[in-house]
Amino acid sequence: MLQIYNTLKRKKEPFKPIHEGKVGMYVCGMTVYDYCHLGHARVMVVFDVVVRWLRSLGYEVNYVRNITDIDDKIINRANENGEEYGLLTERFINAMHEDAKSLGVLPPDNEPRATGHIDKIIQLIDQLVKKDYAYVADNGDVYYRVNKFADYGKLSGKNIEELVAGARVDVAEAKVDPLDFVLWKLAKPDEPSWESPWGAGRPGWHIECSAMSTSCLGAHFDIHGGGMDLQFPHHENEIAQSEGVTGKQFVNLWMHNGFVRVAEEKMSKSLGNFFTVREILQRYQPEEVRYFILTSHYRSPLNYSDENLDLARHALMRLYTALRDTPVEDVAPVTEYMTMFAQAMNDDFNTPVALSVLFEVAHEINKLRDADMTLTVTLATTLRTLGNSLGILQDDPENYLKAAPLGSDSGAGFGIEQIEQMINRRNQARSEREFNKADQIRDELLGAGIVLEDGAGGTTWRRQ
RNA sequence: GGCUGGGUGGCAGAGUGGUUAUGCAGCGGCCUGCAAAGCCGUGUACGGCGGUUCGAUUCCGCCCUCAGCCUCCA
Repeated sequence: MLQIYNTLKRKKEPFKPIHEGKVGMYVCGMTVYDYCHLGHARVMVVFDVVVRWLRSLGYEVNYVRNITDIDDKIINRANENGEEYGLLTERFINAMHEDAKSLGVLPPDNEPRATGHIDKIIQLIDQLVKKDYAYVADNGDVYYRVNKFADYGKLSGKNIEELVAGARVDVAEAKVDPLDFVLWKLAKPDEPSWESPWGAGRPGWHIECSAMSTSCLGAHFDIHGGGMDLQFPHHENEIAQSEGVTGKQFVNLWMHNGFVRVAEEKMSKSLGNFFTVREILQRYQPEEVRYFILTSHYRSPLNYSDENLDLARHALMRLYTALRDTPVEDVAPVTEYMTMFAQAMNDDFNTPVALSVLFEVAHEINKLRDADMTLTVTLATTLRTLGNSLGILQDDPENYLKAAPLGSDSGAGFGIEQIEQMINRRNQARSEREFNKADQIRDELLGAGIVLEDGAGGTTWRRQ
């Protein structure tokens, strides 16, 4: 039985979809004004694993991950670049798709863009205004009236009184109450805008997600996910908007993934301590990054450091080493390990424990590989099958073990043919018992990041 | 200040009211010309102080401490 932690209730609960066998899931995706950093990668990978697991449990999942393609940051960045904002967002949407693909993230079923849902946004705001959940301020912007929504704060564990007490007073704004947030912003000259009953303008960020999620999945759906930092105010505001309009529950289950940290601090644009996916992929293989993300539970912090990426690399190397020289055959995986893995995944997607099952399987392969080929093949199939649920271990082992990261100069000067020639020369020396000469060749390769392994079936090599 | 969520062995990172997480690193051994990989063996880990209990790292209270949110942020 799948148990998922629900932020709304602050506890794990058995997962039960609204419609038997079908799951609607919405995840807040990126605001596309820059390249994805590791924090964005984590969201994509975490929910990719969630979708993969739900599907393997037999659910028909409608996975929606949106793109915010209009907001202040985008407009500012476009102005800085002297670039048309649509061209800017198009560039970064393409970049995001590239990053997602390299990390093995399957495309969502639906990827709505805010600019494609302006009608729905206007319709929602209109309903909110009619129900007095929203008002037109003196400056012409439309705001949500937070104190009208009694349940405000239920997701983040805050309450209106406390928020009011701690609110920063911004006299420049036209809102009636400091907690109120903008739904529709009138356009300044030269800004992109859409016609609306309140004048030409553009939507606020929060209403975009209410509109996109409900137009893709309906007014009431199963799972809504995103980063922890979106819990308040973004998701709180989505609830206020959507439930304000419908008067009934918006989302059953809220899932929030933890942050990526750098030196005990949140990785973020504003702190400037972020690493983009493409930077990291210069030094590590995509699968290593994905594995690294899965080594901690999705709600825990993920500490970024080269040391931790190296740990991921070595762990993955162990798994691929076990898969070396194991034929891919159509046999049934070992039930015992499948069950252990399923238990871990069913316990709120406990990927660290799930990964530990893969190591048990790898260990068994290493023990049995010469003794029992049939069982070895079954175990290898088990390992590949489990890896597939997590989106890892689908590469050819030799391919993975020999591959160098994009920006790596490891092995520079040594092409594959040259490496093989050197191995031959070394083995010639070994057969003549000229071990100093043989070791010299091995050291030379090691200096270039190539490790030699003398096995029963001859000498093989891999990247360090 | 308010609200969340943490503090686990050298590092990373799960979990549990009493019995091995797992990976990396270390140590001893096997294998090897030597290595590498692998195998076998190997670690008085659970922030502090009280409480509940036959027994707590695990439950409760307090304290210390870290991170996050309360302004845009995945």
